[in-house]
Amino acid sequence: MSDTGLDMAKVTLQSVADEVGVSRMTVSNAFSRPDQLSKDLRERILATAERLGYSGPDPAARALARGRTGSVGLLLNGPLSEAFEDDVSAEFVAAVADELTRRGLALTVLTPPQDDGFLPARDVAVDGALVYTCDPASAGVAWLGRRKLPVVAVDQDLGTDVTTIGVDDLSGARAGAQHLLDLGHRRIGVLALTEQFALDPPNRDRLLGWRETLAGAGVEPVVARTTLLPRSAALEAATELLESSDVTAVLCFDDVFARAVIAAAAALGRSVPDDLSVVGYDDSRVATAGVPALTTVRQDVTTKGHLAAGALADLLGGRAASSHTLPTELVVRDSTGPVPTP
Amino acid sequence: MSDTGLDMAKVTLQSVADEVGVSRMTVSNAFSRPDQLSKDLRERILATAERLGYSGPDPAARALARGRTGSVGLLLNGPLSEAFEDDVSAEFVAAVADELTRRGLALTVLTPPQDDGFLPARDVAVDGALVYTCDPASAGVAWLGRRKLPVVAVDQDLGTDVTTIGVDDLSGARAGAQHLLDLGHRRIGVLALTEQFALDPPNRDRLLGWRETLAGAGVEPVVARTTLLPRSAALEAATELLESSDVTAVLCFDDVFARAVIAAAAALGRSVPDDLSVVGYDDSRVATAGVPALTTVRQDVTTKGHLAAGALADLLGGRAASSHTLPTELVVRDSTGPVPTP
DNA sequence: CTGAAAGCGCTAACAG
DNA sequence: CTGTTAGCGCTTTCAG
Repeated sequence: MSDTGLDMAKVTLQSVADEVGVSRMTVSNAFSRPDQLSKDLRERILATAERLGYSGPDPAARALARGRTGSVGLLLNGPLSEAFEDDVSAEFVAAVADELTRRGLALTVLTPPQDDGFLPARDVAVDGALVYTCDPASAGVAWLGRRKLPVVAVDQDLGTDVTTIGVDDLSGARAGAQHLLDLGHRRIGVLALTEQFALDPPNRDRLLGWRETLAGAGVEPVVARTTLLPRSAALEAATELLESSDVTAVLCFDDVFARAVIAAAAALGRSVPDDLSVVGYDDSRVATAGVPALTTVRQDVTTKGHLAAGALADLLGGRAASSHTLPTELVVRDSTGPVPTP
Repeated sequence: MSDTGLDMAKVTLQSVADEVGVSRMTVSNAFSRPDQLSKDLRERILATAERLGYSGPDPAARALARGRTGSVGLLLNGPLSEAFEDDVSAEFVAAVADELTRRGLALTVLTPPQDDGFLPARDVAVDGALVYTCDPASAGVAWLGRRKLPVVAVDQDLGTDVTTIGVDDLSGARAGAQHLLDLGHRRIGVLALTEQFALDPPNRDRLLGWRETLAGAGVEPVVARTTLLPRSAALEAATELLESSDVTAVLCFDDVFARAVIAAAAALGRSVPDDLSVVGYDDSRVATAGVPALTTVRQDVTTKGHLAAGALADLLGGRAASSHTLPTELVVRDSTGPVPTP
């Protein structure tokens, strides 16, 4: 509807240059380096471009010529549902995107390949990538390496030469476990992710932290494992844990699992924190959204996202980027209490 | 660590060709059109490429030569936090990304510009875009049009010539309102989005549907308005609504608002559904995650995402794409009941 | 099945 | 301030 006519021949920098009667380079400068030409000429060029329906330098061509695409990848492994439908991941992604935009970069989601020939981590043009919730041995990570793209790892161990943004889950987990010990609990269960995540830093470190601290008091936890999806899995695992053991407290991989434990307890006629204490992790929205409010270990996901995006942007800008380990903090609320006296 | 040596001169199709002793084109074919050369030669080429550390055709160069980047944009307006931290949006994005991957496309988030020169909708290389939760008059939408990119609108009115995937919110809202009327309610409140979203199809149609149906029974609703963020806003608005009126039921823009109304009611000593009936919208996770389970209007967000991504992929593939209006369904649970008898 | 020619649309670098 | 010279790395014809 808004075509100037039938000149559907693609409008390029050259067409505009010809029309104005200057060289292609001058038009390029008019768009990309305003200070390189007289204000007057620039306006004349811009006006002509507008009239011709030229929408600015073609991003793909510019990417090739400049060697930068202006967008960075976010490499994810599991199904996207896991990444986007989980509050914590979603908050992370939002923070990343926010910070990237601020730095003049867009975010491209590098999904795990689903069929034959298309492998995002290999085939999509990006300047660098954030590696999040990925199996470090995955094909995606390998491709990024082959492409020699700048990479920032988040909650991942990709090697000491890779800038890494992580969380001090070891301390966080220890604090949670110590809290239960302090309350007198000695029969303690933990609800972690399945063995498949044995090497995933968050799962690994939380488990390790719990175990270390409990071991210090001579306590061997009852370990139950489950998955993020389907959501019903956690409830089942929690029910099974409560039915098959006599734990008085449970340490959970995240707040969602903690809610599942509370729900399972309720279904079994046990109330939290009177009959059972439950500790979550993350201090996500669900921690305070329900009753009782969760005792949990807080991590600052938004800062994690900002730092990760910022580090990658620094790398792309040729600046140095340093790794960070963010602190955690135990937040005591209403889901934990003294060990029940029988 | 894995460099073959000091040959840091960039490895290109040409280097590989030279090394193998064939033309550049043959190497290109080895990667992009396996059936165009002998299996034997192909393997020799691939092996040499591997040895040289060649990671396949450069995506940016390929994008320019082919005229396709292999990634599509998702244009969002508000802060990303709104898009990613809301269950419904997150589910939509996950569904979109899943379907796109299946079709051999990646997803690039086109965020609203935050500063000076960088305008994702104008500057990022994509083959097409999905327009979601955007002001139709926004600069982003205009740029996509200028670039003549194929576009699919989701829950938006971008004109009849734009493929649109939407939801029959009018019917959904009517069903919710009728449900309350059937239960005998006559003093009814509605909690919608602020005037800023007056033209946003979901907000507009839900409001319209409620009004129409209530008007049919001579009921004029008490209208309260609030925003998605900060989350506390809805609670305040709900409290205000309940305190300043004597409604016996509230129709809400979404399930999150419904939960806020229930929380506000509880704080005022009113229980749901005995003293107050509440109808949500979306049938999202929070609808069934809390107590009482919400009576709500269900929409299939995942299908919406699949359809939108599929339609855009079709457009990019030169196929026709048709618009769809997805149905809604009233789901009656425990947050609504007969009008209380004083 | 393989190769040569001709760009895709733009931008660095430097010359005028 | 403006224009020239060279590509960025790949793919599309179309010949051989």
